[in-house]
Amino acid sequence: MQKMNNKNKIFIDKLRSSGLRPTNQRVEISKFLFNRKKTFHFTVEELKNSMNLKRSKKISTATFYNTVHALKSAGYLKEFSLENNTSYYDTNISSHHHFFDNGKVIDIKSDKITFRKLPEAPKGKKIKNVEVVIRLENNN
Amino acid sequence: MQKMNNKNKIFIDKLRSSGLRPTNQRVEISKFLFNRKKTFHFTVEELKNSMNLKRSKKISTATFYNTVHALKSAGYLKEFSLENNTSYYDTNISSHHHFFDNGKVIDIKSDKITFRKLPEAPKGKKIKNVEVVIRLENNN
DNA sequence: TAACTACTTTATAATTATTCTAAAGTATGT
DNA sequence: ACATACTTTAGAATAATTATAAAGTAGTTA
Ligand SMILES: [Mn+2]
Ligand SMILES: [Mn+2]
Ligand SMILES: [Zn+2]
Ligand SMILES: [Zn+2]
Repeated sequence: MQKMNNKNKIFIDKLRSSGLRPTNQRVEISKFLFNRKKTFHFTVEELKNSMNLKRSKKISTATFYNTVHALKSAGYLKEFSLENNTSYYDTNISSHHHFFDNGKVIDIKSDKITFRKLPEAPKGKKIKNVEVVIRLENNN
Repeated sequence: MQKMNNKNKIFIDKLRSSGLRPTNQRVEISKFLFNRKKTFHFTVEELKNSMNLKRSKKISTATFYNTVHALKSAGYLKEFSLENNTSYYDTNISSHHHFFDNGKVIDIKSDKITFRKLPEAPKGKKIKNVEVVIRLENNN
């Protein structure tokens, strides 16, 4: 059982309520991901490198993958793709939209985009969600 | 120089006008990709397997990758991503939208979706395109 | 047509992102 | 403290893609 300061309690509860034991590694990763003001969009490699840079005792690659997958399964992360062959993850789990600006990803709140016309789902199907990507380029 | 029947001429011209020599492999791949009524969405592995199944003399993996990249650079293919780590290509190069239905991809013509409200591009940037993904699930 | 040269194809090796394996370590219940 | 199931880890394995370099071909020129 680890040191239980109030700073960590919220993450420990979050993990516990998803059936994940609050190990040191998971708590550290959760703090890093969720203890911030703005949405965080990242790849597992980016997460690993930025966390391990500051640590004497490194967390293993497998644990980063395991934990990110567990948090995604528990509904705390969403996965998405850019046009390279790497998975990205999003700490904003609500349905929302994005600007893509040369590899940089910026959230657009759901209510900033509304539709005048949308197609019907094919028969037998229904719409799960609608997400928009606005690709940007530099002026001039 | 290869057999120049009229069936192939259009693809030979297409390749030539992009500075690509119309080799047998490139012409075959172009015919397979573009000589069809409906949009084709595919991965390089899928393309390779379905073409080579029917051929006695196989085209190499590297040539499939080289040719798909060349066609993309020439503007004849668009690349996109689903939520796995594989690149998909689209023979519909116009800006358009998609239904994603459990790995199946269906085109939505651009004019089937219109917007009531759209955010402005951040300063210094402008909008290159806006593309919508409608995720489907089964009824009930 | 023969020769020349640049471009292309190919088998194979290398790389990258990710997943798997199995042994050692840890959290939780008793 | 003990038992047990869950977790972490290093390292091997896999999948998609890219790089390498030798052999083949297309377009050009003599
Ligand atoms: Mn991958
Ligand atoms: Mn890949
Ligand atoms: Zn986001
Ligand atoms: Zn399409």
